[in-house]
Amino acid sequence: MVRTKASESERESTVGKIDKIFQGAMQEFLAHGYAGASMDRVASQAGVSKATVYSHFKDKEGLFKALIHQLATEKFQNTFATLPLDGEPAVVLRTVITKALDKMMSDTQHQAFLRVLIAESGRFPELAKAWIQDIMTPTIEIFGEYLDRHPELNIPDTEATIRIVIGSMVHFMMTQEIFYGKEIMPMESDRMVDCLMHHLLRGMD
Amino acid sequence: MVRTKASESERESTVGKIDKIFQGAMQEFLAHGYAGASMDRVASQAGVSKATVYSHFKDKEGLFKALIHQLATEKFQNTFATLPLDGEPAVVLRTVITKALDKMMSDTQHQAFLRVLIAESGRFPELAKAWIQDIMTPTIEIFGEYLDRHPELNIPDTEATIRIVIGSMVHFMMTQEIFYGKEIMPMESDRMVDCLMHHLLRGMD
DNA sequence: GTCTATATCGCGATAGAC
DNA sequence: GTCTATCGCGATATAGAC
Repeated sequence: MVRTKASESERESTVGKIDKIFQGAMQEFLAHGYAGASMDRVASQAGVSKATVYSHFKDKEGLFKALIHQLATEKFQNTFATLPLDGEPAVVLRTVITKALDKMMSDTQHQAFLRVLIAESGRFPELAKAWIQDIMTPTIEIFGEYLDRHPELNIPDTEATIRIVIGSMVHFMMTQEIFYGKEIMPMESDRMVDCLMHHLLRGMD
Repeated sequence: MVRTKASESERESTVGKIDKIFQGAMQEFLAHGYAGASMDRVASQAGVSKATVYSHFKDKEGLFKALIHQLATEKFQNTFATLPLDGEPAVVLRTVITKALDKMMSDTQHQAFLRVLIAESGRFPELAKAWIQDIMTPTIEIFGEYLDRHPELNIPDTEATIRIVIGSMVHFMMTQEIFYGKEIMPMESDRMVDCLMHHLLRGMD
């Protein structure tokens, strides 16, 4: 008989501990960055000893890379890609953009993840490249195929257009949330959405 | 007689040393972030002893805040604001956007500065807010006044439009340079500029 | 497989000579 | 004002018992 859940009893299975280590590592690395994170605190927050952490991961670098890889593939890839993409562009595009932006603006873990990814892109170029390769490229592709399927929009350069849409949204999230711009130069998300729609539907007159 | 330049002789003036400390701190903090930076290396790269560093700055935090403040106000504020803003929109806007984007894409120090500012925005919220207050807000203001002076552009929401332009450029720089996207999904800057111009001139038909 | 205890090192910050 | 030498702490990583 195989134990199915970690919370089943006092004793923990091995995979349960690994999961707890990931949870502790997430809290620690997303809060303090790579250099600022402490392996003591990772172990403490995971509820295991430090030696146990090092028995499952080679060193701090190994744990960090494994964590970022897991978060990128399992948690934070679904900002655009999982949204429904069929129907009339004027309504579908607005729905997709609104939902994606709302999610970005409210998901503080996603924000912390991006912050750490940017911060450590110099020390860990592979992680940055993996984000481009596995997250950004497919998102642009899926979005681009939709736009190409709707030539009535008369978009001259679909890829540049998508980059403008995504870039505007990411930068808006950064200024308002990460840089605390909402306290200094507040602005409703709807205005960004309206302005982006205005751009996307430009050729339909 | 007052010594005018630091390189004048072997002995250094006090202000010369402070300047060297700032140079060392810039190299160190922009390369390793706040937590990853070492005060020993700051002193070493500045060519002074660690005690000298601490005689001019209270502690690591004080040096970091002073550095970021100096860089923000003296070095990296002039991406948009110093460009000439008068003349026919179709040519002026293209010139300004092209020059600003080229500068962002080639200035690796500016990129490192933004990376550190994002990374430490959680630990040092005042620095992030100062960036918004002293750099972003005036930029939007100046750009916005120009757009408002040209109602023939028929822009429905000038501030949202400016945020889209700036956000697209910053995000393009981040993906291509900081995330190494130029190696994986290369794209000419001109295509972004063309697409943004297409958006800005939308209402002039 | 997991723990406690420890080795070793580099860090931020300072004391005291000059 | 600047230096050398050092203190005390917390960091990563491991040894060895169970």
